[in-house]
Amino acid sequence: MSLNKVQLIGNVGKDPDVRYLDNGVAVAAFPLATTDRAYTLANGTQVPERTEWHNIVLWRGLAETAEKYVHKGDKLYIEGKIRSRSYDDQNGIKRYVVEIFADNMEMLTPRSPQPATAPSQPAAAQQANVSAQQAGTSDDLPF
Amino acid sequence: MSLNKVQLIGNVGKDPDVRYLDNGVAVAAFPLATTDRAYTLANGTQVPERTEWHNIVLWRGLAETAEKYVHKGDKLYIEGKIRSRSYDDQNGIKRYVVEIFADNMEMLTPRSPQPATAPSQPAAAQQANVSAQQAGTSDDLPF
Amino acid sequence: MSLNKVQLIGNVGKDPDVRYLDNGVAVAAFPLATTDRAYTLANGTQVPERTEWHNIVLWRGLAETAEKYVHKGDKLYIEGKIRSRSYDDQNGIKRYVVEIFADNMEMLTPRSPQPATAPSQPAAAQQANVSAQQAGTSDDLPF
Amino acid sequence: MSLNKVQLIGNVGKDPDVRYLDNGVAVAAFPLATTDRAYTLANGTQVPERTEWHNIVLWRGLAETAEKYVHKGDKLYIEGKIRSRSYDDQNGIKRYVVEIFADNMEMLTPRSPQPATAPSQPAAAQQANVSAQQAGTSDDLPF
DNA sequence: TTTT
DNA sequence: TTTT
Repeated sequence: MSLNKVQLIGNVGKDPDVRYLDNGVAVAAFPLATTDRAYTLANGTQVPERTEWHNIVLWRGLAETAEKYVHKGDKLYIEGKIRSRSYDDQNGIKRYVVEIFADNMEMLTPRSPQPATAPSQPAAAQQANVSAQQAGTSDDLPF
Repeated sequence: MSLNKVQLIGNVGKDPDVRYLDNGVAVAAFPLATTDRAYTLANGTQVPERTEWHNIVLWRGLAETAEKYVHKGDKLYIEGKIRSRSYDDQNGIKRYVVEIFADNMEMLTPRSPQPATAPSQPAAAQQANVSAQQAGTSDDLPF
Repeated sequence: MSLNKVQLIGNVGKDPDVRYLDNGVAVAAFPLATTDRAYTLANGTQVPERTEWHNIVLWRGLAETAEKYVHKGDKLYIEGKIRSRSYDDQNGIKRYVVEIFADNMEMLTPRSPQPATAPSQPAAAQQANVSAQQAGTSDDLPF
Repeated sequence: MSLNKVQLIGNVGKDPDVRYLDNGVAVAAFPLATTDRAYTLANGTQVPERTEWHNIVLWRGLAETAEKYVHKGDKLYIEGKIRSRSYDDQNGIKRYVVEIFADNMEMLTPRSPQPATAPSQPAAAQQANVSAQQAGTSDDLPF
């Protein structure tokens, strides 16, 4: 009898920070920005554009996907739930943080071929490499 | 190119706190609880039930509706956006709060006739009072 | 790179129709009504209340839950996807039907004690029966 | 006490068909495709990729925006409600159609500078044109 | 065919 | 601080 659902489309603020728990479970975290457009109220007041930063947290397979394919600047669709957490900061002050635990992610930035690591390769070979890379990863791609 | 949407179904923790700005705009605030059920992980770990509290903020007509019809314990559907805000607490420490600015609300607790204020009234008169009250308010009910 | 999501809160039009496939998989179907309130356009036009009927389809565990707990008149939250399907009717005319394949369901009608099957039982015994019944089923309740 | 909400991210199948009612209200319609990825069931059954086509309908400002900026192949976020409608086809057979009445749209395909109309212009002038064009339209852009 |  |  309860629903806690968040849906975001926004841009990744930093490359994901991924770590692995002792049991091998992956956890990824990164900020995502959503921006409200500027608009004008009925009384003429100008409300400026405003950016909200969300703390995205992903687990397991989604975290591994983020590690491989999500980069700063990418546009993402994120679906998940709101979760707040408290901790004591370095001064012993209790701090609260609100995070979005994602259970679905769609990558909205078309993936483009990445530059090959060896920049001296001829263009044709680079292209071939990229294709092989894409073919090789397509099997374990969850989306 | 952006989406910031939250949808909650939960229970109201306290009667709404409503105030009116100098320009007459109403603002209502109240906590809403969503509860994840307990479950058992594949490895046998028991994850207990967990309640998340959301700071709901409503403006204008929705705030006035909340003032009239929303009460502690009610079940609500809330749709809105995540918005964070910082302020300095009484010790000058910067604090962050995350709020849900609602732009849609549906009341999921069936409204039942309320007890008349004068408990010594005969039952028939109470019933009549209640009907009048409902008829009288139905016109400005936005949902 | 795709999203197909539907969220409904509405009332069940008929008791679920549940059948079991040869492989034992349960499938439940029932209509769900959502109703838009009447409203008045800026130019004064009255737009009357309007009810939309949705064909809900559930599979496996959700279907079994529906079989046990969902009844005509109940209020439900349904989350799922839109899926269209064509078939030839009895006159050989191709017909299309749009269904909502649900992957999440929340029951918004508080479950009340059901009348005991033997109506001649004294009230106290009925109450006891009901409690036992609730305790007995709570273990396999997926929500 | 009702919710009828659809959210789609998909690709536009055809340029929008836009018409204007006698009262000047714009209505736009176009198909949008969402695609479920192929996957394998626990029992090994392969479920192939599947595309669902949605009939999107937009009104007023959104329709005018679609007329200007939405093209075949674009990726869109669409939010709206499900609405079914019946009509008699040319053979007098009653047909049903399900449409998505959109009340929010976000364009997910980055708008790129369009080719200048005079292809013989030097590149620098073309670039200047494009900038002017973007500056000129930014004021009436609702997103 | 539901509900308010 | 809610509810099941």
